[in-house]
Amino acid sequence: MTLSLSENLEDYLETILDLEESEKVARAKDIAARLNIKPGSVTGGLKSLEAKGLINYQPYAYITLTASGRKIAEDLRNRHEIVRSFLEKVLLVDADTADATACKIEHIIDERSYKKLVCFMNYVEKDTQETDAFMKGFVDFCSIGGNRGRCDNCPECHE
Amino acid sequence: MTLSLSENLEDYLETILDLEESEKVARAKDIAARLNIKPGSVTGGLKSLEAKGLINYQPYAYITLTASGRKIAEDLRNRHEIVRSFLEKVLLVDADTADATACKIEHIIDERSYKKLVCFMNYVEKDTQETDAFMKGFVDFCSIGGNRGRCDNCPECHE
DNA sequence: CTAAAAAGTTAGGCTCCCCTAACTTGAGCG
DNA sequence: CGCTCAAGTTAGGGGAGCCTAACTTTTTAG
Repeated sequence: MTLSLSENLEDYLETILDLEESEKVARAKDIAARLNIKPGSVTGGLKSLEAKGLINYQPYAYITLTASGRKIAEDLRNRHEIVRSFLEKVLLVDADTADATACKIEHIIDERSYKKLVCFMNYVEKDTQETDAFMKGFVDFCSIGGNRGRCDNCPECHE
Repeated sequence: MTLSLSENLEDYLETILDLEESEKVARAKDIAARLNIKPGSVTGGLKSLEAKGLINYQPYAYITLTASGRKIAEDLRNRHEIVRSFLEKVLLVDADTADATACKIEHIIDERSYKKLVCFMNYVEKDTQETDAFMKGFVDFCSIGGNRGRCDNCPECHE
C-alpha cells in the first residue's frame, strides 16, 4: 500500500520540510506564502496529511513531519535536485528556469526514468574525459558560431 | 494573449489530432477511450475547446481541429516526441515507460528547457565520436559489471 | 422504412483545491 | 492580568473534471 499523494499534497510536505529546516518550525502562514495560496486554503491540506499520518497536526499548533512524511519529503527533494541539476548542468538552462521546471517534473517522473536519471547524473558528475568532450561538443553545437545550419530544428537554444 | 490550456484540454487536442490521422475523423467515443475517461465526460471538454476556437464542434457531429488547434496539437506532439526520444535514447529507459512519462512532461516543460532539449537531441542524433564515447561510458557505468561501487547513489538503474 | 443499436448529450453528484470573509485562538505587551 | 492583533480555522462558494444514469440523436440492418 503505497498511498498516492496529489501533487499538491506533495508540495505541502516538501514545503514543510524546508520550513522545518530554515525556520525551525513550520507555520501555516509560511506554507501558504511558499505555495502562493491563501492561509485559509492550507488547513484542508494539513488535515488531509494528518489523516494520512504524514504530519503531526493539531489546530493552532506548529506542524511537524512524521517519520514517513519526512521520508516522502526528502525523496521529493532528491528528485527535485536531480532534475534541477540535469537541466542546469547538462541542458545548460538558467538556474531559475531549471528550478521551476524541476518543481513540476519531480512530481510526475516515473521511478524507472528517475533511477536512470540518477545514474546519468552520477556518471556526468564523475567528469570524465568522455563527458568533457561530449559537453564541449554540445556547447559548440548550440553556440551561435557552432550552429552552422546543422541544427535545423533547433529553436534559439542560445539566446 | 496566449490562452493557457489545462493539461486535460491539451490531451484532448493531441488525441483529436491522432484520431484525425488514424481514423480520418475524431469521434467522442474514441477520444474517451484514448483518454481513459467515460464518453459522458468528453462533451464538456469539447465545448470548452470549441469556445476557445481550437476545434470545430457541433453536437452529434464529427470533431475537427481548427488551424490554431492543430498548431497546438502538433506542438504538443513535437514535445512529446523529443522528450520520449530523450528518455529512450539517452537515459535508456524502456519504450513504454518513456512514452508514458513523455506524455506527462510534454505538458509541463517550460519553453527554454524544451528548446535546449531539442538542441541536445539534435546534437546527440548527429552521432559523433564524442557522443558515442560518452554513451558507451554511460552504458558501462550503469551496467552491473561497470558499476563497481562508483555509483553510490545509483538505485538499480540496470534491472 | 422503421426499429434496434450505437453514439452522443444532459443532469446530478462527487472530489479536489482554491478563494473570501467571518470568527476563534493564542502570544506578547502594557 | 487583560487586551490587542497576528495567526489559524471555519463556512460558504466556485471551477475543473470525472462518474453514472437517463435521455436524445444518428446510424445501421432487416
